[in-house]
Amino acid sequence: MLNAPRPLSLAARLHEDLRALIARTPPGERLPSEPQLAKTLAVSRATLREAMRTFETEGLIHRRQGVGTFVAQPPTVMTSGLEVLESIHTLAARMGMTMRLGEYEIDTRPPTPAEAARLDMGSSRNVVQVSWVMQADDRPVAYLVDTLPEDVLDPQRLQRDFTGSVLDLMVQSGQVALTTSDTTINAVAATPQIAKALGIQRRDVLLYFEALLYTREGRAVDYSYSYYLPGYFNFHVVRRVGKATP
Amino acid sequence: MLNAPRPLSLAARLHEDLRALIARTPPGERLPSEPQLAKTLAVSRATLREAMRTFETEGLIHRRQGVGTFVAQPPTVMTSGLEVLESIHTLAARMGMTMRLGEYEIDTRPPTPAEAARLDMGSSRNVVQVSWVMQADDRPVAYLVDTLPEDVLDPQRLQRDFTGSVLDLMVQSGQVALTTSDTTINAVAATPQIAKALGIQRRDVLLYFEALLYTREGRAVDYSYSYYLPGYFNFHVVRRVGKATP
DNA sequence: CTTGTCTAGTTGTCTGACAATAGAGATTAT
DNA sequence: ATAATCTCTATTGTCAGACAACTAGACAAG
Repeated sequence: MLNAPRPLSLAARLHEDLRALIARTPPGERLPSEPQLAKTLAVSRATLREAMRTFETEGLIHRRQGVGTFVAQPPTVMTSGLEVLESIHTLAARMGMTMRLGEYEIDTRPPTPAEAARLDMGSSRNVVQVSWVMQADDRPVAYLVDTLPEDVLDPQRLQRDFTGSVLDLMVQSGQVALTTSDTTINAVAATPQIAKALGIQRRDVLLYFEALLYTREGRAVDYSYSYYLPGYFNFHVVRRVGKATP
Repeated sequence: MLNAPRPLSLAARLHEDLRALIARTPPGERLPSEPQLAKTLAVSRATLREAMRTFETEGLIHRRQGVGTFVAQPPTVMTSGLEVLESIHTLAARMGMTMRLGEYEIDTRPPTPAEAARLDMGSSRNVVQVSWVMQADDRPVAYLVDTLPEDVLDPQRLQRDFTGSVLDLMVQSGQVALTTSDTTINAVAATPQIAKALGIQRRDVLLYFEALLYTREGRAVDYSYSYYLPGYFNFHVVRRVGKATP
């Protein structure tokens, strides 16, 4: 670590440690008991249990009163699921591909009324719109468009540092505290424009994501939509079984 | 509920109460302080905090030390996201549609080698395969296929009680403790067979889910794939922003 | 062989306390 | 007057120790 020290809150450290422990414990195996784990990790049992609850919510572990805590079977690979929003680079790396930035375009303009409403902004400020193609092995595999108010991310910085992920730039800049994204999933046929950009036939099948990115305070700061060539990505979600509805 | 009483654990009740409270609190508003809430809901603060942690993990609330706990902006609609696996009926009801079971077929046969491997079973037992069409307003909107070992769900019961959801039957039967499903998402073109079943054109665009259902012990007990007509469903995922990856 | 009982170990919950943090108002310096 | 600093208070974060509820397995009785 060369740069600044990371104070890294107690809870955050605990989370990392626990995640590592879970990762290296074979699925189905029992974890040490709570009092013991708390001692090992040097936290109180209450704090430990809160962290445990997180992982239980995520489906990584499973607790049974009177028996113990077990690592869930569908293993840690799952953490590469859709629940975590990460740049397409990271995603690709995980699948053993290297991603390259293809043609792209950065544009500053006034927002359309729909955009102004979606992004909680007046029409006085401009939006920056980035549209680009990602390539894997010299083949276009995704077409993405991000639209965001220019006060959220400096357009000049975008011009200078863009390498295929608006998300990474926003996180790095530290101007806004991003927390969640609400992503809608659909299937669409390629329009002539998209087909041309991706080098496929008109009406070919594409996976379509549409997302709003929210800050900690709940302000929507980025609207994006993207098209993915089927087969090149492996999007999956871990779903918890809800209550019966008879 | 005619049958057995549901004791409904303390934690479960607390979760319901809290979820309701969050749902009826306007986004951005502060919740009562923890000591006060604990008193109101008649639980200890430790227990309350564990429940809070769950909702924080789900992105429904946001806590800030020294300030308070706030309801996240992207509102309660989100709870209809993909993270929770529920029957297509419930999903449809939430969107103001009523779903009807269309043509269906129940078949018992030996598993293919691939199926036997996927479902952690020998080739001595049979699998039951159910394929069916769901209709909304007399229009086919989804085609689903579930395959599961016959010891997991009695084929005769399936014959008798099937109304469009294998999941509901499995949960009701109580034979297996289901916890999670790993669902892969893709976009595909309709094959002639599927196109006929759904009354659409060959090569039309469909959303495709493929899923394995796991029990508490990590055994895979149900393999399913399904096709959805775009536009009739609103699948979305709440994604947490991961760490920067520079 | 079946059934009931006991026991050790584990998670679930509670209580009461103190530490760390953030915001707002009061106070002081410029 | 204005800006910076201090103080106070409410809130979440963490802690320790205790008891309740539950489970699996061992063991004894029938």
